[in-house]
Amino acid sequence: METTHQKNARVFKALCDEKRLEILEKLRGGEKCACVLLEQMDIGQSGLSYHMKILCDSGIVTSRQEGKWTHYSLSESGRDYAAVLLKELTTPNTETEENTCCNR
Amino acid sequence: METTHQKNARVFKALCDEKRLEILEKLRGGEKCACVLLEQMDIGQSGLSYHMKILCDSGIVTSRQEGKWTHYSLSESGRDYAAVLLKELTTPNTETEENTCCNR
DNA sequence: ACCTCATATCAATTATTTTTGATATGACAA
DNA sequence: TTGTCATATCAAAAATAATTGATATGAGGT
Repeated sequence: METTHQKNARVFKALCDEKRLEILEKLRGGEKCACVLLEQMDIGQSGLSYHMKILCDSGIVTSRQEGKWTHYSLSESGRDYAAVLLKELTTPNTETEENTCCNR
Repeated sequence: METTHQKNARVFKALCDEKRLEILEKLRGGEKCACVLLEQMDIGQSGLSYHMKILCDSGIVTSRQEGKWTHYSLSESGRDYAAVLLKELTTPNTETEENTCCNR
């Protein structure tokens, strides 16, 4: 079974690798075919495929098939989801604070 | 030399590990001493220290020393920075789109 | 049906991260 | 200053992730 934390971690896993940030940078310029990313980057075909899978699994990128080509683009809903999640994970909640330190 | 991508990846590295998300969850309830986290979690002392370092390096968590105790809490500025960065990294820019696919 | 091309998957290797136990550091108390 | 306690750092082991080359899949074209 997958925990909530594992599921949430997957979203941000997309963003904590240099190569994937490089891919995202390119996708900011608009939808790109895998073949274009491949020729623009210093990466092999299977490596690209590996990273694209992680990016898609995070929800931040979506893919669109067109014959034998796969086109990737930034997902608006994925971005929004990640933003909401980030806020949720890092903003104090309203729960009463206690057990601040073991010595008091 | 550190690249921008490496620097940015570090921010999100905080969020892509289950244990660190568990820590953040506890910090949402307010500032916590390392000793409290230690007794509340299934983790060893050196392991906690390791994860706290990564969380602090990301900027999302800050620490405050009080005698021999270290208190950790969510950083508002760290959170804001991460939110801005997330948006920046995942939002299309206005650059003219081209080279969509190698076959056209 | 067969060939070709784009991409995915697989298996092996390599690299990086996480965990763990041991030791170091630095603050306080006696 | 000596002892104790909280935390950090280190080094080795274990676990996970990324890279690479080979093969599989599946869409067209012929």
